[in-house]
Amino acid sequence: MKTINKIRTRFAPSPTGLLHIGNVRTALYAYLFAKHDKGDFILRIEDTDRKRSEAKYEKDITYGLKWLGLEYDEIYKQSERLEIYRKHAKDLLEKGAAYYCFCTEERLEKLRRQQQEKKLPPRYDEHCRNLSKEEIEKKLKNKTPYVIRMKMPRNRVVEINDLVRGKVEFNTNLLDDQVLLKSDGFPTYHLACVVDDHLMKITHVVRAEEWLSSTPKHILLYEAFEWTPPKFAHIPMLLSPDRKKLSKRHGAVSLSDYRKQGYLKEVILNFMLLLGWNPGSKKEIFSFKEMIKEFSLKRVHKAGAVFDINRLDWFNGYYIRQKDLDEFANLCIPHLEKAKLIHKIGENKFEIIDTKEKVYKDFIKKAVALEQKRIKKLSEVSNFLKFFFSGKLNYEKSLLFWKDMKDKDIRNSLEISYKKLEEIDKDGFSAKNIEAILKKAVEENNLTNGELLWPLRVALTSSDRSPGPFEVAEALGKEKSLQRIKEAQKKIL
RNA sequence: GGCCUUAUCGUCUAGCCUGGUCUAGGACGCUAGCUUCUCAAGCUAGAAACUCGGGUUCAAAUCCCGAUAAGGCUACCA
Repeated sequence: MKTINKIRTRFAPSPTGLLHIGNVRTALYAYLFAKHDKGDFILRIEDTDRKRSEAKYEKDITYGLKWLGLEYDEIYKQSERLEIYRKHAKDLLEKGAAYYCFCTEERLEKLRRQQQEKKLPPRYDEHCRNLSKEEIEKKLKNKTPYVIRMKMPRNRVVEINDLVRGKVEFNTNLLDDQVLLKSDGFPTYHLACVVDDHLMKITHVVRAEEWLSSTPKHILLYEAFEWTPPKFAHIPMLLSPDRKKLSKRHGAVSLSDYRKQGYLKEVILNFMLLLGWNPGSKKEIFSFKEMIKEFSLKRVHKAGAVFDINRLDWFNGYYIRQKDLDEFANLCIPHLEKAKLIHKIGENKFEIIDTKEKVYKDFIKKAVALEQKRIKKLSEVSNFLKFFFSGKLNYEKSLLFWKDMKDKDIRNSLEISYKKLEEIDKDGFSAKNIEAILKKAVEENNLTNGELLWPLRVALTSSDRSPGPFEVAEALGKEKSLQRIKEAQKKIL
């Protein structure tokens, strides 16, 4: 019986910026594909660009993956493996599949310019491809800086059988003699990637479509090393609304941006999952387990997908509404703290910054419960709940007026609300009770709901858009509610 | 410019492989209505797409060819 190798995929970002949301999807697909078959998912930090790589970005990547729950089984860092790449570059030299190139960057740039002027495709002119042994030795002895280039085979067609795109062919005559080892001794992406994927026993390379054109070079490299290449799956690009590669000028592109705005990790995962893949059913909400179970490369799309923030927002609102209150409160608290509405002073104990009042988590829970079905992003709670954590409310008197009510109507309305709320004892001060009593008061006083409830709601929240007055009153508590009605009454005197 | 890829409602997509059941389905968004003290949420309804042109076939969103458009790559960046 044939033994099937354990599936091993990798995510190979370069730490040259914050973890990009497009890369998150690539990581997700690679992860899901591996875990679907109980395989391994490997993180490889591709920090071979010395100028642009930074440690803080590496941290952002590992933190981001951890936050999402995309745990990796192994982690590697290319800058710690330089000797391996150098050795393999030398191997290629010996096999005659690569050569030393002593061309200066100035020469290459000039060459490129000339080619562009003549409208020729810019590529290396193979100036050093056939240097004599003596010449090479002389230059090496003189310590002339060099790179190692791949000696691209000619007059051949390389065929790729991509798992999402099918058969793709490339003519090797169009391929540049790619630099494999840079003059600073660092490998280029092409070398490092091929060597590592082989050494790390990667079975499936899942990466973005932008790499499709480089794949023939990689296949040829495997061939030169006499290695079996892995399978490739090039997943479609993530696009901005203008259908260009998703970039910063279109808003947030890093995972940390979205995290800070209060998008849930489940939402990022679920939303990304559906950007280029579908289950073949009408199912749209996926738990992490379900994703792993149902994901397959077969159902990945070929066309690029526009990142639609509207849809993301809907998912986020939906998931927020599904959360139980305790968890929702825990998610909101950091945002309330960040907005300087509350301040943590102990386990489950907080201080309302504006009023210096000490409150417990239950109080915060009542507050955020008011907004749970109203917000799309966690960061919105702070704005929506400002009224709740404020000492004195600031709003125009005119806001209190419902339809064509007069001053005396408002006075009357607020007076009724005040009296009725005052009659309820503290223990019975629940939204349900309040509603029953106030609705009764509406009837008794021959009012409409709006006439009683609108002024009350504004008095409690200072806003023309807010949760309902019964819930707000309960959450605020009897004392505060009465106090706010009193404040409103003063405005009408 | 060259090479590669892609092409269904505004967006994500189902259907395409294995032509007929597609007067093209779902979701987001949008519009209207219900509910209603506001804003949401919820419910109901609606508008909204097979890029174009040829061919094959009794029959094409589905197969073939071409055009067009879009995207990617074309670095000692990944």
